[in-house]
Amino acid sequence: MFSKKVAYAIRCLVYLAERDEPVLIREISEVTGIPHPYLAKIVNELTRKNFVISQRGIGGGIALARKPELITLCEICIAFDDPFLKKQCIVGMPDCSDETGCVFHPFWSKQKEKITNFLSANTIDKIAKARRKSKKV
Amino acid sequence: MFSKKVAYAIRCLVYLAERDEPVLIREISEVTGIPHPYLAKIVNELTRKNFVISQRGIGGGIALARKPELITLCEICIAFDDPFLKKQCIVGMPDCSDETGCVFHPFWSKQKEKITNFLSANTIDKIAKARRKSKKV
DNA sequence: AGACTTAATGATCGTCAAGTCATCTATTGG
DNA sequence: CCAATAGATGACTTGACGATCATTAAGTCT
Repeated sequence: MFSKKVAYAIRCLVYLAERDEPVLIREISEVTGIPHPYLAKIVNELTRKNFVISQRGIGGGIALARKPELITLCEICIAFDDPFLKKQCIVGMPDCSDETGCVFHPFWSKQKEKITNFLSANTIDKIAKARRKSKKV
Repeated sequence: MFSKKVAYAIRCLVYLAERDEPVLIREISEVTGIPHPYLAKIVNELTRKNFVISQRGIGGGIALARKPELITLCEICIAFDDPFLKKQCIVGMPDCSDETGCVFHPFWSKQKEKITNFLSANTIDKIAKARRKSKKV
């Protein structure tokens, strides 16, 4: 459903929400298993898109730019241009709309709406809290 | 949702269901806009997997190997190993199951089930019939 | 200022799906 | 048998994405 990039971004943000202080990219990479140089790139994108704030030098690291309850999954998908939200018709017939007799269309529209609602309703904070209730990373 | 390959395969099979005689790959390619050499490859796979029967030489072409009402979308997805049906967790946290506190899991399981049911319930025949009711290709 | 730490960035590589090309093989008709 | 037709097949190209490497820039501490 998500591209790896978006999935990594979400996991990274969740980790930041769990620790409420500047965290090293290296640390996140080690704990989550996301390859360090790749994560650094994603973090850089997160910084430019105002999801996190970065601080170089000793005692530096990255931290959430806003409260985790204000970051929805939907936003992240949009920011990273996740292909999922763009899918028109799942079979890609040329002249396909809700009016055309494509069996997929009504079904897919409904599914897509459900998923989009889910993504809009869920925040980084909710995920972090849910995780805190059970296990670690 | 579908890979291009699977989407092409479905469109091809639907076209075959609409015409009940041997059809040239070239014709399908021209009508649907699917690149001919690529379609030929997919058709070849469809032949080996017993979805269509091919006949070389003059008057040849390809035709459905079974009645279109016996070919479900789910089968096609499985035959072509569509990545969709394999997705475990959409975020890919390492130790993630329905028990772990991953908000995605219960939601995704439910969605996946719905989609799988849909794919199992819909056949090539249904799609062809629905299309016949409205427009062409 | 100088050394050290840490993020930012650009160049590069590997992989895989998508798509193309050329060639081979099977079938039919004369 | 020969020629035309049509699918089968394998080698190749391309482009996007995931991932890596090396270098640079920006901070902090002494």
